[in-house]
Amino acid sequence: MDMATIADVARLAGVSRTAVSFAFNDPSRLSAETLQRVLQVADELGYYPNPIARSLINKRVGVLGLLIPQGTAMLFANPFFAELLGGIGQICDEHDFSLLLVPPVQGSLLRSLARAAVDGYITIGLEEHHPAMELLRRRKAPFVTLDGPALPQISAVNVDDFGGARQAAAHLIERGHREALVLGIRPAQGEITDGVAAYTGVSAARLAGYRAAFALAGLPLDEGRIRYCDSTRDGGRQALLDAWNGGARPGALLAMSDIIAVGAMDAASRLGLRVPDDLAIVGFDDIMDTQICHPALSTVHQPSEEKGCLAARLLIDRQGGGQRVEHHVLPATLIVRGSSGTQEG
Amino acid sequence: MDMATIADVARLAGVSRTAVSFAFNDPSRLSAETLQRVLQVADELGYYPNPIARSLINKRVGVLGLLIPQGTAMLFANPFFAELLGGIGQICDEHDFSLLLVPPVQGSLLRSLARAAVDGYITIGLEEHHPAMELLRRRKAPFVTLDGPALPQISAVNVDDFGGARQAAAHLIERGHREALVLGIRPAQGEITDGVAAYTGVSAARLAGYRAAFALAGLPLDEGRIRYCDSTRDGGRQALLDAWNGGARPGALLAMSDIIAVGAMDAASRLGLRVPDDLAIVGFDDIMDTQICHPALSTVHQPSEEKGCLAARLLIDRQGGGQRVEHHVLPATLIVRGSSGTQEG
DNA sequence: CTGTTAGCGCTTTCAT
DNA sequence: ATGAAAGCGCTAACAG
Repeated sequence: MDMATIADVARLAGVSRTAVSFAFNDPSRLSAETLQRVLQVADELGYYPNPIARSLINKRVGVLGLLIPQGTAMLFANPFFAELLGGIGQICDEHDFSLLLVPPVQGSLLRSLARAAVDGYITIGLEEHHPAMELLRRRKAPFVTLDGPALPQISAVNVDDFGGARQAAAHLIERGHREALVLGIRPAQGEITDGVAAYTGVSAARLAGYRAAFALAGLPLDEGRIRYCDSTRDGGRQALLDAWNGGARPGALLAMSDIIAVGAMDAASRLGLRVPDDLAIVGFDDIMDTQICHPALSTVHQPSEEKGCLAARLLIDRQGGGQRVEHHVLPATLIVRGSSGTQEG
Repeated sequence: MDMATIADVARLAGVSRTAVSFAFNDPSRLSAETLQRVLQVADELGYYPNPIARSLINKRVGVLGLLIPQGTAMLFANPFFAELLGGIGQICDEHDFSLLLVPPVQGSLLRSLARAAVDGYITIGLEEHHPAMELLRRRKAPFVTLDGPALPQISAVNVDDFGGARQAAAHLIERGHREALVLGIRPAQGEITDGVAAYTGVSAARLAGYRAAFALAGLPLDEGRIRYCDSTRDGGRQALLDAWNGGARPGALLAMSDIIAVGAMDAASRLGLRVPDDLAIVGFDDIMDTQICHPALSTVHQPSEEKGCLAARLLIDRQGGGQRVEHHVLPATLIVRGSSGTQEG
């Protein structure tokens, strides 16, 4: 990209670099003829002000960074993220921001952070003690956490994972199930220093919700019934298959994400299990696929797109000097469809 | 983001700016103690080299831009793109590139192009005479077209849209259908100057394929049976509903994308139509949902993820000075499932 | 091993 | 209305 520079245009147009700059940023300060000539030359050369040089001065790049610890592949393998990104993208479009996906570089989010030129970040599912989170705070970079911790000076957008999960489990219990296999979301690996804190955030909150419901009913939910997998279709499929091959014979399944549930439905049909009769399933997220699959998937609805919008808005508003810090916890509500039993209960 | 600068660190560490720079870029050139001291101070200040200033010199930002004329919303509303982006993202991860989504700004892709700091672009579904395409060429910016024209000096990745579509239509004809409603993909609006060229690219190629099959069978495919809509679930649903309300009573449906087909299946069930008996449907893309929905969707498989990988690789290789220009046309193959008739034919 | 110096391409006072 | 000149924060010869 051996682009012409401002100097080239200035020379060929017989004006100073200032004039060229004005032509693009404040045309009114140039005489009609000068403007015309400059633009003419610029056009011939295919010249356009170098955005990098420009940002160096403006201290603004018009880019919103999305910190995705799970990596790009996992991101696009889960439709939930598509909905989330849809919301974020919508606000970006409105405010003329571009979206930069920032996955770990060589397994390290820290490294990515060092290289990305953005005006601010939205972290997605980034845990409180992740090094990247700590760097962000130390740098005093503008950022908003999405599905993450509610930090003192940082806006956060979350959903009532605990409550939603509890409803899901309670629903199964109401339907007469006294046990369930839990298919959990394995957190992004990598830079978790504190092994103990590995299952925190969304994954932990949902598990706690399941636990609470079982506890309330005086039922156990032992560790052996909890399996973690990637939040992808393959992840869910494999997890159920593995559990089955390991001897598990669950009558009900609590999937921490819909895409896991969808994968599990695959596995179920492969195993000859009928949903919901042999295996009742409740997911989480309420992605579009829940209505397409057969039977339709019971799930916990969360306002994914709205979450994205909110987080993006919070971040972009903050640019304008708004120091308002808000911690949102959006509601999650159970939606009963066919996969958890007959509609009649 | 009032970050500390290199000068601050230099001052506090009692060294020159060069030393600080070396500490981050070529530590071996510093004595152990100096390095240690610099890093120490930098850490305290939360200092990190400003990526923008850095790129200004390196002439490299490590960012791959994705030009999306349809806008971000449409992008995430179609799972096909998720698969495509998954492929692109995979290669980006391997080469430590980030992905920047570049949708139109204020309805103009040109404006976006002016602002984005990237090392190169992948255009997605961008038509040959789109102003943005022309600017890219005039600027001699490195880019690769995906689902776009095969330009002389520019690598291109395409799929055999014509052949795939022809197979789809031929299949329907074989099944005994003598007519079909076509649900086409409405191209991104905006800066198409030449009204006549509006339906070119993927949309035109697939239509031509449908036409060819019908022509071969000596059947007509009149304009009145072609409707264009957004390539989203809502788009497909609405399109079939509109056609129906307009008096159309198709026995078969050719959807130019699977997500349109999925939407149409919604509409069909709402209209009390049974698929495939009352309405046979064949889609295009072979997204995951085709296997989830009921009945499973017959479609034309295209290697979406591979397309993404290939395009990204072509672009990134080109960075390294490789001037190899390649025009790829990947195969598209019909996959018959339940939505187009009994498996037995 | 460390510092001096000259830019990268652009914007922006401040003069003229 | 236009231009000269001083940076934005950083890197990389080139000296020492």
